[in-house]
Amino acid sequence: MVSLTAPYVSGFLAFREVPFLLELVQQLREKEPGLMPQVLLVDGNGVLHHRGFGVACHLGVLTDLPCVGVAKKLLQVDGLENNALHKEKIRLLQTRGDSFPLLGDSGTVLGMALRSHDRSTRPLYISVGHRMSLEAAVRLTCCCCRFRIPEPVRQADISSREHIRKSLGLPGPRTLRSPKAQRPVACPKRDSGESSGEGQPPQDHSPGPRTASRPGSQEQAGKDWQ
DNA sequence: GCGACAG
DNA sequence: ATCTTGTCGC
Repeated sequence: MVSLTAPYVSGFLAFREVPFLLELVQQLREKEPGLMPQVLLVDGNGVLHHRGFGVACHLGVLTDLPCVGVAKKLLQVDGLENNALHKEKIRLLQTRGDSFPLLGDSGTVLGMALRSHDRSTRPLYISVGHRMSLEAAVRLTCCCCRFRIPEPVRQADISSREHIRKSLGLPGPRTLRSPKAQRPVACPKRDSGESSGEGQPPQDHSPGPRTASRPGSQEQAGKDWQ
């Protein structure tokens, strides 16, 4: 379990989550090197970013692993906008694998909008993180999609939420809600001493980091994305 | 008040 | 992200 300290600030996601993701990769490197993924699917953006360096780039550089940015919403950067024209392009994505480039005002292709599943209207926003072409990133991501969200990301999401649910009291079987009551407020347990402790302003404890990795296949199987 | 707002 | 409400498909 990790306790996040930095707040979420749009454009600075990496500063919140990368330290923990990096720690996980390093633990893997030392304890289970055989499980080291060949590539990371990162929940967030790569070069599709205000400063061209989102969490997927950040983590990629620090781990030297190939990384793909997989975002669920369009980050409006370099003139990119979720406007009528953009929505129309989305509408033209008809089947799984269909995509269109995200071309910024600067003339740079910052990423691709990808229809990841036949029955999924909303696209994923794929961008290069580290050491992989945009085309390979899109193909790889699509190959991982049983549903809209790539399975590694989705499974990480599911299991982390389950862990949280077991840790801090369960929302439980459907209680009829009064229009007000709601919110045990996240109280992650910390048994280890919080050394620097007390005078701190309200710290943030929102849900956890979510970077999914795809453990490398044992052999040469399934490299459709290359 | 209005639009933005990766997670 | 979280929360609500509503719709659709299994």
